[in-house]
Amino acid sequence: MHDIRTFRDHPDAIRRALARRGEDVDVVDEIRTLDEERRAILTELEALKATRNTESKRIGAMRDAAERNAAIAAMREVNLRIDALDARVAEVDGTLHAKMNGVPNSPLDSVPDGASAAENVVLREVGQRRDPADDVQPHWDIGPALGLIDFERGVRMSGSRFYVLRGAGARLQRALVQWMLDFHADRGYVEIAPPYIVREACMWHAGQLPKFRDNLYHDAEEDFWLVPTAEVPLTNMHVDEILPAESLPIHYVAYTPCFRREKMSAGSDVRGIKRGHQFDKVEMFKFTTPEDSADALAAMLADGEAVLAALGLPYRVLQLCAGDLGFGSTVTYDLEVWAPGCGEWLEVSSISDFGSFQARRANIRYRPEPGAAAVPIHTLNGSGLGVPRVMIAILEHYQQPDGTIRVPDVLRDRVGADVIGG
RNA sequence: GGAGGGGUCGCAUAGUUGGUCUAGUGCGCGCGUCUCGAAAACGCGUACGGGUGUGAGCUCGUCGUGGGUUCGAAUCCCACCCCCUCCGCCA
Repeated sequence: MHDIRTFRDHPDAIRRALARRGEDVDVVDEIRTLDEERRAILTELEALKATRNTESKRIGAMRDAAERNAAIAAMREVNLRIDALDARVAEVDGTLHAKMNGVPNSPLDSVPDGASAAENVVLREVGQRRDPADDVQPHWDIGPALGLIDFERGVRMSGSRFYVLRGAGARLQRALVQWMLDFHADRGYVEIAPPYIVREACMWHAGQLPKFRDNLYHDAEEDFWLVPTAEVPLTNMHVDEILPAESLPIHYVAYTPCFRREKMSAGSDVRGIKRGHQFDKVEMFKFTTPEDSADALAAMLADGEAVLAALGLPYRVLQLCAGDLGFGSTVTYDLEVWAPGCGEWLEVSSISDFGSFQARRANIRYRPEPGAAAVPIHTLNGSGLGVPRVMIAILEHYQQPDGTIRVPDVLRDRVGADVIGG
């Protein structure tokens, strides 16, 4: 959520940001009008309440019954007006907040223009992709063939977009999760094991609601929502807190399964394990001062790349254009790994600086100096990495002519083998 | 799931027959006096958000959350959340 003062003082900046994202700019004027209306009502309303407060005190001290009754009657009249204005301001407030909740974050000036993913910019490609002439089986063939992935039984249990990992397949996933957690812990992130189910309010704080309601699973009877990413519980770690300046930056890393309904991706990526309703992910997260967030983002990008480099997988770095930026992001880099069997780049990480957007929703602030006013902090998040797509890359990139899979060096101890399927 | 107790301004507490509570006190913290310096003592100050004003300031809201009763609610009523104790069940 933006600061309302930005709409008051710099409406053109928001209009320009919305235009760069390809969104309707009329909402800016709607919000400004609502804001002015709200303040106008408040001025009258609060004057009436001030009167009521002082009069009520006076009434309490009155001894003369007639005088007292007259004053009470007068206050009843005032209260009618107060009730009407209260209702009005609540209505305006509600509309105002709903509109503001729908306004995405503003791209940084450094973010390239562009309307869609087609205009994202490839910053660099790292590592050697396999020779296209190699006869690499896609993971949806080699996985079942080696007894690593069981699609049929997954679907029988839970429907489409579910699968069972088996034997070395299950172990590879567990190895990746544990190795990634340790990898980031060694680079200064504090490991967190959060709840996988959170309250609805957490979804609002993290910016999942209201926009992505259709993508979230939740309990029909109780206030339980399944996390679509560890970003949600991590964002909520410090809700309603004022952090001392010396506690920043805070770096967290967490593993969670991620639950997504994928209503918006119906029909796409249905083959294999590219896009399940449940998948494992290790997430990096940072709370920083506004001054530090740019450097923190660069460092987080380096951390994400380091995972792929350590695994020896060829990847590329994309900078998202303004039109493809996520709802809460000011700047985003995607990491894509090359899957030679699928024959495509797979997104395994999206690394973003959310600025103060989430912090304002979640009321997370810090005090620059003792005694100074508390200001919103910055939040950054990035996958480190999404596990199934990394597994796809391993099964395909490290596939050998005899159909076995070479295990990346860094995973051999945890997998307990140098080769899978041998 | 059942029974009972409880959530107050960083921490600890007072306040629950509705009205000087504009929430008291202690601790902690900050500033000051004193001192060569410090401790102690003493004095002053110490929540967050909103509206308004150039400004000092004025003002509204917040005593777990949301409603309600009332001229007036920390205090009464309802719902919900959370914590503690005991019982039951259970990985």
